[in-house]
Amino acid sequence: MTGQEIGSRTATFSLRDYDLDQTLNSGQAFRWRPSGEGWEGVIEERWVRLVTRQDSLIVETFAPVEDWTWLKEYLQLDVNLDKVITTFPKDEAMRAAVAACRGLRLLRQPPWECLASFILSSTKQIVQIRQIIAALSERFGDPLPACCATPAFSFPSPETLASASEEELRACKMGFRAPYLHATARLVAGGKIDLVSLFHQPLGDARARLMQLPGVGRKVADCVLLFAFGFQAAFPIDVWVLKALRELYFPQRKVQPKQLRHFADTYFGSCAGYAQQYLFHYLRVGGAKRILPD
DNA sequence: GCCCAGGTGAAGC
DNA sequence: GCTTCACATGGG
Repeated sequence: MTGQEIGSRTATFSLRDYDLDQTLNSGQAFRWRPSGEGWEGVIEERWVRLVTRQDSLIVETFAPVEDWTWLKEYLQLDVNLDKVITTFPKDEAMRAAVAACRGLRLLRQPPWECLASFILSSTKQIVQIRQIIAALSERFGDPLPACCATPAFSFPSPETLASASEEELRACKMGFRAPYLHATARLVAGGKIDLVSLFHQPLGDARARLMQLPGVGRKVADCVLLFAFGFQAAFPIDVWVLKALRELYFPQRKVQPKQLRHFADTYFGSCAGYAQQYLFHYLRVGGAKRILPD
């Protein structure tokens, strides 16, 4: 090899109907942090800086890149948001959520990082999930060359976490989630589960397989299916979405979680997971100042 | 101090 | 089948 550089350290993509701030700050990915007018983060083994200007996205990396497919895949740049939103139910709640969060997108994250992240997410606030994952990456990830003052790290591999001790994991402040992450890392590293094979399975089969892993229940499985594997029908129901469904669709009525589960699975259409993300973000950031009339 | 946080698993009816 | 509870840790 001559070492001749092919490609470029920066690239520009046209953006339409894409709100990067909301997308990177909507509780689906936990490693992005604000950097000047944009964001810094890590995709696979690359440090990345993203800045939006009008209708374009400017991407900066450390090493020259020839093929940007990995970036377009992660950010889902080719998704037509109009087509997605057209599939949503035509009700007041969805209209209000779309009006408030227009441009919010779903990412397509690396499966292991997504799985490990959501195992760590249970009964934690998003800000704390970020802290745990940052600590885990600094302690167990590989340092990555980056164009920034603060060092960047890859997300630690299942092999690395499998060979760590549970106590070392607990040092990252993950508490009772440590044995779950440790056990699941060992299963993945040992080949007991092949995450990549889930891409080719029906939703129900893939979900059942994920739920066999320690620390993975219905909610975590649905998050991974939606945010990593692209199953658009997966509809994670957490405390926020439960609250959103109750307030927006069944006000002043006693509705059991099982009924809401059925409602979620039958009402929201082919991009139900996308609709779920709009409801989640709408309720979480909208707080008291929601658009929906009461 | 108290309550809650993008839940799960195990034990008790 | 359900309902209830423990599980670490930190923020409001």
